[in-house]
Amino acid sequence: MKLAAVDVRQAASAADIVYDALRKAIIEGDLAEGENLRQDQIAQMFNTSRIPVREALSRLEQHGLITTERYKGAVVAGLSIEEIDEIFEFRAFVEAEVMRLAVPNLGEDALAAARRYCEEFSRETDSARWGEINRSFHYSLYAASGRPYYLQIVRTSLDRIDRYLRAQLTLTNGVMRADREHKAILEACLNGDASLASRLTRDHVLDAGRSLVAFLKDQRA
Amino acid sequence: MKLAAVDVRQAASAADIVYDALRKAIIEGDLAEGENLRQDQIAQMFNTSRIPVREALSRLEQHGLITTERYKGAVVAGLSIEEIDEIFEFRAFVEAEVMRLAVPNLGEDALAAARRYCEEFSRETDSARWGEINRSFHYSLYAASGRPYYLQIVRTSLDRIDRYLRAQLTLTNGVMRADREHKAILEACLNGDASLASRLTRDHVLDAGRSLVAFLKDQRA
DNA sequence: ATATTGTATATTGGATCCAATTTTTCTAAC
DNA sequence: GTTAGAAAAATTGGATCCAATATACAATAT
Repeated sequence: MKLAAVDVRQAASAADIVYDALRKAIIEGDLAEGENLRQDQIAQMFNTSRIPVREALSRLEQHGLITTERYKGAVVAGLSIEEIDEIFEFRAFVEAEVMRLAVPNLGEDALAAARRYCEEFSRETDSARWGEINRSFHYSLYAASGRPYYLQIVRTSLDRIDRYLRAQLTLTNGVMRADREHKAILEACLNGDASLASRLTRDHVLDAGRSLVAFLKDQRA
Repeated sequence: MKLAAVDVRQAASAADIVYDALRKAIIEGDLAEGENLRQDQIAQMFNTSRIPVREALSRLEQHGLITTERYKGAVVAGLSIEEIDEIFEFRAFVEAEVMRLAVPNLGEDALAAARRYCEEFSRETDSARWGEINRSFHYSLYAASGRPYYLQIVRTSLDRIDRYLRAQLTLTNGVMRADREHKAILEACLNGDASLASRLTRDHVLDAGRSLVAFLKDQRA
């Protein structure tokens, strides 16, 4: 007998689904900072009970995306200017190192993928997609570092500030500069210049952080 | 009217209590790698239901301390040699930076506290306490960096490998070397030499990592 | 004796229910 | 009309109950 193998992988649990959806909504800024998240309301939205919702909220809290208070519920966590600044500094520090480690291992495929994302970023006019493409571009290069733990840390750090970054990219024409910097990073990778790629990555993140902080200071004043 | 301020902080929820207890037990190695954690059994130990236990397990999983599988339960996560190696490399990288940032801000109090922990580490004969004192020593210095996010990351990284480190300290006389290195780091801090303190911290962590990896390779072979 | 099938048990994820407490709304007095 | 207090509604954390499925073991066929 011969049968086509079918992937019967376990369907994700309700808690996983809720977690992923809420994480995405927060990261992309669809849930505004300070917004109240009621367990019951979310449970109804996902056609489930409060139990998996609570589990999802608990996970989000561990990652600093929400804060909860008993009898009051969960709110999307807001970050102070100082916190945002620190996270950018940290990202620049770690991502530069990841880039440095990645360059020697970059193969044809990774470089081709990075080039595609870079061009896609240039062409894209829908601001909602910039954040996603930006992530893809950088991760396609970072992956070659062979450092899954570093990347996991980078991911959770980026999760915390991505929604601010997206807003800033959209509102201040930061894409122009980001686009230029992407091209320079890609060029350094193609030339196999690890230390240049690392330095450019560091500056790329710090630049974004600086303009975002300036933007937020203005906005919040 | 004048009242003594009383800390009426919300009593920790059952889930918090279970989480803290399990985290501590895993970090300190009281729960062995691969050990099965049954929700029911834990719930009985804490005189509670499975609901808060599940929440605690979910949080632990987010931090990589356990893995869970449906219908099978949770097991204390084991790390491969490669993963342990990577986490040490990452810690060395980040902690060196934190140290560098901390030195210029170190005040009398912090230095005095660090000196006390350093001496306490030297004197302590109960191996179960080394891990705790070691953490206190380093954190008393790191705190001056004024980088709470970096420190949070350091903490979760250390959580992942602390139990291996404790075992290795105990079994291979690694305390002797650690003690020497602590004194050197403290000395550099007292002299305000940030780059030396940073380099020594990096080497301190890398050293520990190297002997641990060697120890584990031997043990697992 | 061994492999296969069926059944009982163990265990998890989720639904529903309950207790505690906060927030809101209503009522009444001024 | 405003404000203080009481009742009602809302909301969370936890307990108990139910459904789904994996594992262990007994029964059966070869």
